[in-house]
Amino acid sequence: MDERQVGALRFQLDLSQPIYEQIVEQMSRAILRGDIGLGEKIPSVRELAQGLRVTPNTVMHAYQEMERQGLTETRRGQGTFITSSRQRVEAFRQQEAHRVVTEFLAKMRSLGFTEAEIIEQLRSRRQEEEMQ
Amino acid sequence: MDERQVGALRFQLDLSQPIYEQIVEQMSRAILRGDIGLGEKIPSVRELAQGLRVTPNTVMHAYQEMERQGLTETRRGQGTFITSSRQRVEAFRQQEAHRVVTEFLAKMRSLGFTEAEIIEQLRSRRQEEEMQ
Amino acid sequence: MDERQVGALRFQLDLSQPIYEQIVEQMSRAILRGDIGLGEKIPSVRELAQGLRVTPNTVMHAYQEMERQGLTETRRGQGTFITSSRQRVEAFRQQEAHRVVTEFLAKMRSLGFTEAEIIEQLRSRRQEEEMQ
Amino acid sequence: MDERQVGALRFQLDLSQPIYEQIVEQMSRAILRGDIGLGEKIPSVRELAQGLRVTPNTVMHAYQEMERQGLTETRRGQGTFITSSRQRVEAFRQQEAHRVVTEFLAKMRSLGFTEAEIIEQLRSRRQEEEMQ
DNA sequence: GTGGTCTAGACCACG
DNA sequence: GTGGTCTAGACCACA
Repeated sequence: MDERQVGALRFQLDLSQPIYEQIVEQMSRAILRGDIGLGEKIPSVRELAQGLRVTPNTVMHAYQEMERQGLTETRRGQGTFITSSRQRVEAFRQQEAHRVVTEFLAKMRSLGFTEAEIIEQLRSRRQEEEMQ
Repeated sequence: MDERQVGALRFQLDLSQPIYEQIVEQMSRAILRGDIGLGEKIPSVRELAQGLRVTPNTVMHAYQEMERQGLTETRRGQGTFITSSRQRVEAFRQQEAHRVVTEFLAKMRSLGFTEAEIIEQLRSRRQEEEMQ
Repeated sequence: MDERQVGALRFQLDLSQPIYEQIVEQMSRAILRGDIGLGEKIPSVRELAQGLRVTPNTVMHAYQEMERQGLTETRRGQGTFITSSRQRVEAFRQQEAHRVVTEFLAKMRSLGFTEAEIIEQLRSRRQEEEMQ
Repeated sequence: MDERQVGALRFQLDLSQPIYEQIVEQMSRAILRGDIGLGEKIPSVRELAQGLRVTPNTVMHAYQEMERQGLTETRRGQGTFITSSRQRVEAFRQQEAHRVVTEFLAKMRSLGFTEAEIIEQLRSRRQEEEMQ
């Protein structure tokens, strides 16, 4: 796990998981947090690849994934930009949350937990973490 | 995604994830639900393979994974059996819950949700479902 | 793990390991301990199989293994007998001990333990066990 | 039993035991001896398979086993690496020693040796070897 | 009949 | 190029 800065963006890459997924996730988070503004240009594939010391191939893969999710747009000859539609970003956030919650509930139920127990698990976990 | 029945067990397999992982997951749930009792025999490698229309190799991979997790015991020449230790099954359940909760919290946080919002999402989802 | 008595012999069989090996081991031990005298007849394949509730096949396998090691002799139409040569039994014991010690030393050395450390490991294990 | 060299590593394989287990055992020893340093890359699955003249599948099996024991980490697209944690390697060493000692004591006891005799056997063996 | 190992060769995900 | 999954089919150990 090491940390690298490229422009205003900070990345933590862990080589034991797919790098392109980590780029997508951390870039998306930066957008949702507002670290990159709507409509702003993000680093070019080559630039980011160099900054992260990964192959351009990997960055390209990540950018294609983000475009597929409607978070970015590429303009030929100009580069890649965050979508300028706040609505689209918010839609992405809600859609992802919905998917993640659905998946979580399904898994916990299949392990035999009731709704009350699921919420209890979350609460107790939160306390554990706070104590650290 | 298609559904297949083998003895008292129902499996839903799709090709977007490793088949052996789906077998492990669905068989584990069946055990946790009590569809198969402690100490009981599960279908033989060949039998399940034929029922699911996959190679015995794939089922074997799944069964070995379950044995590593302490859920089953194999007796050469006799078959594969659910562990008779209720404690081990419960340990598995807790371990899985921990893993699932960790993954869920990480994903929700990376989407920018706070702890309070996460619990709120779960509550509102629960109400939606109750209204259906 | 359950225990069964056949004539003067007591067996503890654990289904997670090869049964025929357990029969060989426990029968050999009984011979070395003198629970069965030199030249004595041991139960017939069928008799032992019935007593242990395993298939005659398995007992046959065990008996062949013991004969291969020179511990028993079969006399057509009369049954299977412990060798009457004390020398042969003792030779077996020494030969086995030699093999086991050699194997043990090789493994421990390959794990990087020196002779002194190996003996130390044995001593400390002995203390652990005594405390239980 | 034949011997094969792959890079700096030497392997002795025989067909009387599972090949993948022999790979795990011999590779582990090489790590414990320091023949491969912490964090270093080990031969790729295909490379080792070719060198040992076995199928990549068999080598893969061995590598996955080592990963489960915490000895290695795999990075898709990059290769398999020894863990960089000295602690994990040491934990593995202790765990293996425990297993080997347990097995040894069980075998010697079943041959009718007492603790004192077992240690005596080791000592006398040591003297024999020193005289050679 | 049971589980377990191995081969040969395909196809995928990732860098 | 790397690791990972899957198929098809052989052969072994054990009951």
